[in-house]
Amino acid sequence: MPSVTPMRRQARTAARARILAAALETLESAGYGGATARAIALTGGFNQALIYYHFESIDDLLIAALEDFSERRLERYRIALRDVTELTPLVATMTSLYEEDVQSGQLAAAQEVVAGSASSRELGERVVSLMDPWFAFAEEVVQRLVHGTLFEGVIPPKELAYALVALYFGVETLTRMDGDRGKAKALFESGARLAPLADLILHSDVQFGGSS
Amino acid sequence: MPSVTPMRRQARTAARARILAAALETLESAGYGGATARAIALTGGFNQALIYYHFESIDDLLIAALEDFSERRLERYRIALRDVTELTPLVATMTSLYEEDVQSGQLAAAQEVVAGSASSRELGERVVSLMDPWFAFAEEVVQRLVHGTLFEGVIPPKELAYALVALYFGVETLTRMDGDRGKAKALFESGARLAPLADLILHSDVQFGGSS
Amino acid sequence: MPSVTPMRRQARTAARARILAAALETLESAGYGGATARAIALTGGFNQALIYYHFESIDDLLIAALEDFSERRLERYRIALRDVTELTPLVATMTSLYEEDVQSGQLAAAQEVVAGSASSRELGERVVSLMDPWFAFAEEVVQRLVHGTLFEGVIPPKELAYALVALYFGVETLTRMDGDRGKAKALFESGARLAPLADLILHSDVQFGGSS
Amino acid sequence: MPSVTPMRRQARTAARARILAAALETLESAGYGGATARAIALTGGFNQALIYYHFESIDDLLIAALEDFSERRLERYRIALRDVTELTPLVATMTSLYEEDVQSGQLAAAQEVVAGSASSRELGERVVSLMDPWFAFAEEVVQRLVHGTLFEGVIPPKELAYALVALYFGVETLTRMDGDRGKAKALFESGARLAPLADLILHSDVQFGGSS
DNA sequence: TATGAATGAGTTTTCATTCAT
DNA sequence: GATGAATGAAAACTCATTCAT
Repeated sequence: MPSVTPMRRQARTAARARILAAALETLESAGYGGATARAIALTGGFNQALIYYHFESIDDLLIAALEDFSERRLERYRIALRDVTELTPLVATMTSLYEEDVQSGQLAAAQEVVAGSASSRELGERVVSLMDPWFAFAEEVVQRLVHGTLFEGVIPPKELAYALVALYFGVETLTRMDGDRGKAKALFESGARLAPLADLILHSDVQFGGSS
Repeated sequence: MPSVTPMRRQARTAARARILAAALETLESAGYGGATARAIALTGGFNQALIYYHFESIDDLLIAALEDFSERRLERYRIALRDVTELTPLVATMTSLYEEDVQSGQLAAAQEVVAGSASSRELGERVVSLMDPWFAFAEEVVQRLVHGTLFEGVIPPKELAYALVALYFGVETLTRMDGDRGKAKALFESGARLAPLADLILHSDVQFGGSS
Repeated sequence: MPSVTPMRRQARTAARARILAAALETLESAGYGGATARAIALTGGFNQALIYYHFESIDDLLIAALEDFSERRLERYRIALRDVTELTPLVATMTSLYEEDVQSGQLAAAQEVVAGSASSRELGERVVSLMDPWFAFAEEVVQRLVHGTLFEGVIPPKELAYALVALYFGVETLTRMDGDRGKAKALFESGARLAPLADLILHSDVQFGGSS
Repeated sequence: MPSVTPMRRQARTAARARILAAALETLESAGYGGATARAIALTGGFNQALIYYHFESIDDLLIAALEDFSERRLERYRIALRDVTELTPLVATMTSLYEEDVQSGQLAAAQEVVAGSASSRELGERVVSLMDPWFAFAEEVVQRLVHGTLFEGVIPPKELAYALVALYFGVETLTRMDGDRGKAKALFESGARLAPLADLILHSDVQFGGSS
């Protein structure tokens, strides 16, 4: 696009951003099923047709919104967990990251797209491809945690990473369904309580005596 | 029980069962978004209107299908795990139960409804209420596992039960999305490998020496 | 039907009556639009299919209900107004007849069919044919009233009869629509107040003087 | 008024007008029961969905059509009867106004909506609210007629106005049903014949002598 | 860039009616 | 007489998408 001046490009980006924001807001308030072209346009205060000027389809828009969110958050998570090597600070940081997610409402929005991806095989595939960096990131964190401990070599980092992401997903799914974040919070609190003990086990010389 | 109450009798009508089966089959092959009245009727070889003769609405039908599945499976899980008190047999049994679920294809169907419940607040609420017995069941199993061990009183059974159900859900969600059960299987295998070690820790006298 | 014994015939009649009653009740509570086969069957506590055993179609049933009502009421009106020759008792008797109609709720039901006959040309025609005896009856009453008065020969009885029936209809239509019988009652009361004056004019020697 | 408010402008959009016209035409030819989205779209030569772009629902469209008609006609009636103070010209003018109504076919269309309002409580209420200006107008005309006559103070204008509107309605209902305007015309003719006599009575000094 | 108008295909649902028992 | 099950047709309405401007 050689004929597009920087100013124009910027305007285009701004318009896209406006639509993305409207999409996330609509997802949050109306769910995947309610995130229709009409609803998104109403939320954003623009015409339905504008969506198709900037995006190929509604699904395309929703994916783009999810991508946007996923990338922003992954970056944030990466930075926040950069130097974490023990469970206790991990749980503490994860808790506050999760709270950020909850506050913004965008996690709920993203979750709607994930859930809604059930409707379309193509949507599902594109959502999946967004997950890969998260698996990789989780694996990296896991490796940092077990590195140099007795459990290195015992715990399979890939599988644990997968389990952690799945757990996070499951918690979000359940939360979205019953609309109550209480159980998720209780889980984080239990995690915080148990983490020091786990760290102790992780970094200690353990002697297993027979239980009989 | 030769005499069945009228309500139950109606619920067991062959016609109802036929429709439920068609609904599950359609969910499995076409997803929640594709489980329309037309598609279900086509699958089952009956008229769309018949659905409304036996069920209040499509959502009502899908929920009924999910309920049916949930109850059948919970019963099965209860029996299979009745006498399990250690992690190793737990993981082994869970693995084969999960494989049953996968084989039948009905878990995938059920998962579609769960995911689809994103579309409708009411559907979501009804799905949630189906979860409660599973939470209770998981808690009971957890309590059985930690009972009499060093970790009794340390591990909060409610939260762990919640985490386990959430994990199961998350795994299913991810599996549904990428259509690949490989990662889930790898997770089960890792679980099987680690379970004996965990049991050892669980039932041993542990001595924590300082690591420095 | 030679093979139908009297007992059977009676039973058949009783069943028909049950359905007719259910139809009138449903019309009253749900209106023409709500008087579906399902609704009538529910009201009467019988199966939808039974309607088709006794009547050709729903419209047929509704017409039969209207016919039934129309005949019963016409008979009642005939008897009540048999000896009336003056306006004052006419209005008085009409008022109480109208109140009977209102009390029973069946006038409202009948009115629903009349209004609903807009939906079907055939229904409309059959409703119209029910009106003829009422026109004839009204004409007869009008003639009785003007007979021997100064206005005999001046007032066209057919047209006045038509106007009176139309008025009655119009009042019922308006009443059905706004659900308020107050205006209709006020009209009857004004009629009662004016009737003696009208009778006076009707039966007097009138002298018209110039108005200047 | 060169500048029109946005709401009014929308209401006057050519597209809206096209749909309203198609609705009236369909009502006239097919009745309320036949005025389905499909039929109206076919009549107007546009897509069914267009109706929902411009109107909330079919009922909304039909009411709008009725409103439109009611307002136009009331305006016309007001102007035509502006200076009428006697029965004779009133009947004459009413006759030609009625003929206009009949010619255009729109009265029949409007009547269909009125009759059809039996199907829906909400529709009924909205139709009723359209009647109020007509009651007020009729009352005003009645008052003009009796003003300064012997009957001023005797005749209750509100009730008479109500009766006249009801009569008009009833006549229309009956006409719609039997599809024959003959009786209505005969009524108007009788009215025309009797009006001069009524005017004479109205504006004369009357002497009532006993008839015995 | 942006929009109002328009559309085709699809949705859920309801209805009158029929049929086998 | 009566009923449960079943159906074809049609209803209202919604959606993603396109097009002319």
